[in-house]
Amino acid sequence: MLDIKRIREKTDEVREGLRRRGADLALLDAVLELDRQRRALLGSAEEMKNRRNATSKEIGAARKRGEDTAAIQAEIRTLGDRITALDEQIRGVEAELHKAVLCIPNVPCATIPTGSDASANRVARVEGQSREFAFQPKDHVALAEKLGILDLPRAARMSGSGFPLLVGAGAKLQRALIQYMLDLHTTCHGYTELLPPFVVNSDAMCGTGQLPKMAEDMYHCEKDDLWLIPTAEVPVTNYFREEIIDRPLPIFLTAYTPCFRREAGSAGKETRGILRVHQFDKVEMVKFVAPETSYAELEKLVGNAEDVLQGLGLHYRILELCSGDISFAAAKCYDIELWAPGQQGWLEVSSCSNFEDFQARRANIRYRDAEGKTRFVHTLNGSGVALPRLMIALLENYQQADGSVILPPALAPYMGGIDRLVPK
RNA sequence: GGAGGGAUGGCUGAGUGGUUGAAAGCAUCGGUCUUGAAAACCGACAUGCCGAAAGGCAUCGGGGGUUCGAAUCCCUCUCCCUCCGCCA
Repeated sequence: MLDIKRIREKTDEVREGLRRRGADLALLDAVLELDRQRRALLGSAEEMKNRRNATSKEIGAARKRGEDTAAIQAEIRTLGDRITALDEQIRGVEAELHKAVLCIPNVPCATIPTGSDASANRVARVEGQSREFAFQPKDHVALAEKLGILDLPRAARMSGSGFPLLVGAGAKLQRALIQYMLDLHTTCHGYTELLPPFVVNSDAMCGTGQLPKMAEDMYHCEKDDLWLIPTAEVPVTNYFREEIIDRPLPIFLTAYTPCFRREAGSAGKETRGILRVHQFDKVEMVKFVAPETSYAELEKLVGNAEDVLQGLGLHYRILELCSGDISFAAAKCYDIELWAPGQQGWLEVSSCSNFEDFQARRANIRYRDAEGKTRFVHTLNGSGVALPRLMIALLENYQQADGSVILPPALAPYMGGIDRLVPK
């Protein structure tokens, strides 16, 4: 959520930022108008309330002296009625204003590339090298089938398409990867591990910015008005919702959770295998930091995600997303993509964003600065990393001519002696 | 699911209709004293909104109501605690 004062006082700057994003500028004008209305109404209401409060005090004093106050009470009662009416009007305007402000996306960081879609994203770096194959590499669907580690037909029968079902060594590998990543972040990167609820209420969803705009992309339990989380970002960031954080910043939290996404409208090649699914596992990193440090922390966050991939010996690249491609709440965002030889393409496995105070304002997460003044924290998060595509990259990169897959040594401690997946 | 009890400022905790935005204590900050520290003493110390400012308005878990006036009375919701039931 943008600061209404910033919208009011630095309107041009905000307008320009939203224009770079391709956002709806009419909404901004509506907000400005509602803000004007609100302040005008508030002025007269407060004046009336001031009179009522003063008169009430006088009534109290007069009563103590034993005087009759019936006449003045009747008069002030009509004032009360006018206040009630005006308050109702103000509430209406404020509700509309709040609703509109919640729909305005974050202003992008000035330094990111300008562009309307993914084609304007900038390749910041490419790390590692693609492997040379002496044979035609298979894609993950073919590999997984031979290995017997993925059973999509049975999953579809019980849940519909887009719900993966891992079997045997596949399930074990997934569990090993989760543990490898969590251990890396908690022991080497300074994160504290959470295992949060996988279902949250609407306030939490609003706090991180999924609501109100993304309602259609998420699973909703209507009877309880609860939502299945689309990412651990939601419960982990909301850990401090409505709090003034009383421990030193920065705070780093990490969590493994499944993620649930309806992703209406996706189809075709993108949905083959486990490339794009309604349920997937992910390890997420979340940071709560002082505003001055958030951009330096973003760089470190990307480094933390890269360590996961380097530890597995994978080839990846880093994209700096352009103004039109960053998510609703983000001011700046890096995507990390893994090379997948079977797909002959790059797969997004991580998205690392700085939200500045956008989420902190929505979720009301504050801290006390050196002067003891309460300020909004800056929040960041990054995938560290998402599992299905990591699994795809591992299978496709480390496949052998005979269809077996050699596992990277980093996973040895977690695989109970299995260092290679072998066709059945 | 049933019965009861709670929710007050960073924390503990008083307060059942009229200068109570809120006693007291703790914590924190500043000062006095001290070679220094502690102790003691003195003082400061909630947040949001409107306003150029003076100042004003709002807030005692959330929402609604009664009243000239609500932390205090009524309704409702949420959460927490205790007991009973059920249960992996």
